[in-house]
Amino acid sequence: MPNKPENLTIGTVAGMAEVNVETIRFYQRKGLLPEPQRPYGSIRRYGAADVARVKFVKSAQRLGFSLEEVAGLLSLEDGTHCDEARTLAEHKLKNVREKLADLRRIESVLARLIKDCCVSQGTITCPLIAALQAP
Amino acid sequence: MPNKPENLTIGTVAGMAEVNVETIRFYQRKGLLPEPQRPYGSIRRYGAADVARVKFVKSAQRLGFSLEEVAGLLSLEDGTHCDEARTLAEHKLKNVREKLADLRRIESVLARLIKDCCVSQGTITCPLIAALQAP
DNA sequence: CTTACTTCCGTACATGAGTACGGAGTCAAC
DNA sequence: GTTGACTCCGTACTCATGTACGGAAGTAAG
Ligand SMILES: [Zn+2]
Ligand SMILES: [Zn+2]
Ligand SMILES: [Zn+2]
Ligand SMILES: [Zn+2]
Repeated sequence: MPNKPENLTIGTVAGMAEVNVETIRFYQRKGLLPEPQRPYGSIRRYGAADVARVKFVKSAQRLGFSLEEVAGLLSLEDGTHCDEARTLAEHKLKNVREKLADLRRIESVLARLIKDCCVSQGTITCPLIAALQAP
Repeated sequence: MPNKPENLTIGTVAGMAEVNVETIRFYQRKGLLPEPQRPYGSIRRYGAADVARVKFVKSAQRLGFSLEEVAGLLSLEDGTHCDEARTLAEHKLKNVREKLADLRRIESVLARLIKDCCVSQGTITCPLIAALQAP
């Protein structure tokens, strides 16, 4: 069992990063993950850095970065392009804050809708659509 | 030029909603937009409500709803299925609150990353990148 | 050594959300 | 009443992000 770092098989990496083996291969094809050497034969061996990188891709994805953007982030990895990385993150943050504002509006509308629903039996149309379109 | 509401052609609607004509047709096929009648011949005529609906779809999409979910939201509109509408709305609200929680988490991560980035000039690697790799 | 599990590789399929295309038919303006 | 733009319709293609498949070859346990 090659659980010593730097001797991991693709399956182990996939397990540790909690992704499909095919996803690892897919990321390699996309250039998001380097294809490591095959020290002992014809099977690639990976290290902790590879696991970390896959996890990084997944984290960045959860932050709303597309794979292409993640590739951009990774190309800045050397730390000599701090300002560019920062700019990317700032754009994303702006983005996220806009979505937050919109979602809060939706939340209050939905909550009110539920509260009002069936309370006033007279209403015929749902106010949700109109409320969403309003601002 | 049929710019009087209720006499819009598909191209006008697309222009007003800022989408492709094909997108209108696509939404019709998906049941997100009703196919209106052809009052004067063999060309459909749309109204302001159609423009509004397309815009609504786009807004909801920007909030992270899939087209299928948007269809669900739209089904609340008629108000004639109070129980079902209410159930759906409650489900949506739960959904929205989860999305809100996610987004808030993302927001704070991003904000912290940006704040830490480049603060310590001596560092060789950007803490933004490093921080993303950490968890 | 045999057996069972992995890897490897290329290719195909899946899904969501459109976009593009080609050959009609239709409308309105000149 | 012809021309040029628009519409209609079906089908096919695109792009992102993976997943699945099939067969050959490698590897580890017993
Ligand atoms: Zn640079
Ligand atoms: Zn109700
Ligand atoms: Zn019903
Ligand atoms: Zn930095």
